[in-house]
Amino acid sequence: MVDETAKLEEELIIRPTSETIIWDSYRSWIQSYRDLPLLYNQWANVVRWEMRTRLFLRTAEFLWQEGHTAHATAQEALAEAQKMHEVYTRFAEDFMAIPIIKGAKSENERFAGALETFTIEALMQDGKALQAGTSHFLGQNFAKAFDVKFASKEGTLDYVWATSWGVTTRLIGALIMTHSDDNGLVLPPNLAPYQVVIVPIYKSEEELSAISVKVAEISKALRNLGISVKYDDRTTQKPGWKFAEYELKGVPVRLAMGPRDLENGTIEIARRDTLEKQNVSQDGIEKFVEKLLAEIQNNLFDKAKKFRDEHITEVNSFEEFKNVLEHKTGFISAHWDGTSETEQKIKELTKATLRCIPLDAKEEAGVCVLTGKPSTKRVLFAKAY
RNA sequence: CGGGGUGUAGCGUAGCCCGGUUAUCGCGCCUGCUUUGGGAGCAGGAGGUCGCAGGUUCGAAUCCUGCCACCCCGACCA
Repeated sequence: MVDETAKLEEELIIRPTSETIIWDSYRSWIQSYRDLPLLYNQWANVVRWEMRTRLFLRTAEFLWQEGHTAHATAQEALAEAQKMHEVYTRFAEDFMAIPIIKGAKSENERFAGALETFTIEALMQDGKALQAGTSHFLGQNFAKAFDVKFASKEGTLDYVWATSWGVTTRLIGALIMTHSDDNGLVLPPNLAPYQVVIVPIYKSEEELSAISVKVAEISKALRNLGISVKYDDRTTQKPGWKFAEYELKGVPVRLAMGPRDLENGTIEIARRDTLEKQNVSQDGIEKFVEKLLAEIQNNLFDKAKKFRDEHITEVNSFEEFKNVLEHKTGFISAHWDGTSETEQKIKELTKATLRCIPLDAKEEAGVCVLTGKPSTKRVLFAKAY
């Protein structure tokens, strides 16, 4: 029950959904096809009524990026929505090393007012799915609601075609839940603020000075290759402590240099993803690190993708559906009769939602796992955040 | 919002059922010495409105009442 008399300690002023502001403005900005296309992006904090919050993944307030575009044709708007779908996919996969399933939402799960909602779906290490970003083809719905028309080249008056798209701070949660382990955060090199940390191991001041000279050379060579480096020569913490600390913080590569290395011209190199260590020559260390960073980036993605792929299970009966959902978790690839009623029923019975209709789903004759009605392709179900 | 649980030093906690010396232990912190290639060892030391407000009692961390905060589960969702 809503308590209508309840007051917040601090007043909070909430705006309506961005589309209302954007399209109210677009009405006064758009008269002709010459005014199109329009693209506006904004970063904004939004507030949601959440009964139950979950750190990073579902907070009552979060920061997001939202883009709003207006176009003269349906094809152009659709192409824009698809382009942003791909942009988000590339960011997630190439920078965050999070494997993505590109798909379309069912009518049920679509953004209100959208003709098509494209989604990037990820799978967390606990087997739950996460909607990591969406791009909507809005058709003319908002233009009609806000009466935004334009004069075409041909002299006709028509409603404007639209898209909107966004990603949020939820991506940080996705990053953590995709790669991290019991030792802490694991950051992909392409995003890590520090890609390399260097830790000196020494007994005396003289040793530290000698190591620092060597480290300065190596740091410079690394920076010349565009690699970000931190040299932690604090005397207040010991090497072992620093090792654990930077693992916790997820720094991809750690170099350690001690008296032994000074003598032998070597350096110890450790990678965060596998926790493996080896001793290598200081000669050409910058190239070695550069290669290793790329390898770690790829390895993180491959590892996550392997896990994800192993957790996409094809099922052909509802019994199997429930069994996989409960014991194996992850995505369930199943035939569905295409109706909202069936989707709703499955949700009620299993708490799994239809995550998406994969864009690359192959045509395959089958029958719906729940109703037995005919189906032409498999879709993905999962429990989701 | 419904159900369950927890608030004790910077952090993690014991004690609470069954009220009674100076509130337990670990980590962290400070000092000294020894150490330094995976979160050091020993010795000494500092640190507390027991979530808040009332009440019961000779006496409350402990019992009672109210409030606040946080966590977990549910429904909801980027």
